[in-house]
Amino acid sequence: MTKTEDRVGRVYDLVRRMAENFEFKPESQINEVALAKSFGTSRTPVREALNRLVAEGFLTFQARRGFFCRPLSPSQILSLYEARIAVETEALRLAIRKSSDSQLAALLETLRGVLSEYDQCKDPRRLLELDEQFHVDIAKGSKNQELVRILENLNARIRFVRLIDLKNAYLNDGAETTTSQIPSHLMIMQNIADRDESVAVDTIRKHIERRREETTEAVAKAFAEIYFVDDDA
Amino acid sequence: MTKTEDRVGRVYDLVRRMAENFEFKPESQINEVALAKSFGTSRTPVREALNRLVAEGFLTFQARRGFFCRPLSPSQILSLYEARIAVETEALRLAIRKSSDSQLAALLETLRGVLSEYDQCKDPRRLLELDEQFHVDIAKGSKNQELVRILENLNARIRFVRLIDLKNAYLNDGAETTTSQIPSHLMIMQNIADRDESVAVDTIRKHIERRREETTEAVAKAFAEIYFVDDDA
DNA sequence: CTTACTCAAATTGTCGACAATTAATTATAC
DNA sequence: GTATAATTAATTGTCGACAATTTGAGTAAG
Repeated sequence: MTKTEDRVGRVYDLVRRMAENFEFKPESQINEVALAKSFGTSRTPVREALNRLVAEGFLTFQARRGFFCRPLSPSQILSLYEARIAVETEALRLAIRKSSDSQLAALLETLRGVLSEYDQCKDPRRLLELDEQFHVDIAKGSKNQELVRILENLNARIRFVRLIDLKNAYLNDGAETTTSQIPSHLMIMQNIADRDESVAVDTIRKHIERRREETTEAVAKAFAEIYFVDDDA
Repeated sequence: MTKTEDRVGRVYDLVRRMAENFEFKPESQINEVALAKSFGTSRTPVREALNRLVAEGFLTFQARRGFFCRPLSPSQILSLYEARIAVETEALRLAIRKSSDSQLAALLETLRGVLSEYDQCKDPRRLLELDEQFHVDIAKGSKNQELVRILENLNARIRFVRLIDLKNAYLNDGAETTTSQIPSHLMIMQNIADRDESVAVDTIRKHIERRREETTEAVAKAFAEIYFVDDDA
């Protein structure tokens, strides 16, 4: 029974996915016993995973009250986008500054590979994955594990809203809006190839800001999505 | 006995302080039972606190092996400084952009207050606290809780090395090196008053970079400090 | 002297139990 | 009918126990 196998890791992955997708409604309390039962474990590994997720900003915690889902608000999402700009602009700057020519060429090759699939992809979920990968690959070019780590955390916390936004854009404009960002990806790559730090930073900043502007609307749609299926607000 | 009082919070604070100060030697394993015993609790709240600290980057974890102190290396510290630059430059930019004149005036007043104590402070520990506060206050001007949160995490993880560095500078140069950064603080404030984003960002970047350059040496001294007292490497 | 093996000790991972607290429900007064 | 109080139920916080695994010591072989 007690197989000293990594239950926490498993539970963590599951709860994290649930938190990412707002399967816990914003601000709602998380019931430890129900969760544990649904996983077929005791509360111990559940609580350990929950504690990790609090530290990562997916959940909040109040002593003697328990764990709660993070709030979902336009200002919160805006903050995450702003933080993304902070991390990605500096990471890009460092990537250009620190990389050798051959390293930069390798990075561009990787990015080309990502874009080639991105180009002909129809699935919003996969599209989002590829976009994230594009940005994370650039960040990895900074050779700064800390920036990468922060970026991946931010991505995970924005993911739900971005996906809603993407699905919506896809439905409305027949994949037109989504492809309209490819030029901006190509522009970033050109700036990298040119080793032009300040222009590259400016390009990626505007690129992220453009996404950020759709935020408020997307949050509203996200709320609808969350409270639609099994309702009773 | 089980008073449902916040043991995790208490334990978390204690372990965090220990991790900050590298009272666990870098890379060394953390013994849960010993820790629990020293706190007079069971392992449960200890493990919960440990899990939080892993997510915050103070510790690492390997399944079935346990919790370990984070490594201490120049490159790791460099990464944290680079991340600080990313966060603080963008936060400063946002603070200038988003604040009203009166908000900016209030911020500058706060900063003046911090500097006035900083000026005549002799204690390295307090000096560091005040410097951190100066930077965090600016970051708070961004009205972005996420950036503030990230910065505070980064600060805590750099703190030990910075303190060693500060103490050393103080001893060697009779508080001369430390005061030499005041002009740079004043310069940042002037840039804020002028609402000059790009210059302000450039000033704070250089300010942080100057500190970063002392990193490698400071890490070496930090190692000496860690392995000196109860030695046996 | 080094390497491989065996066995004992230490450590981790998980569980079920129970006290303490908070939340919900019912009852009671106004 | 609403508000307040008492009682019950649900939930959290912590503990001690025990199986599974890893670590380390001691021993034997090469």
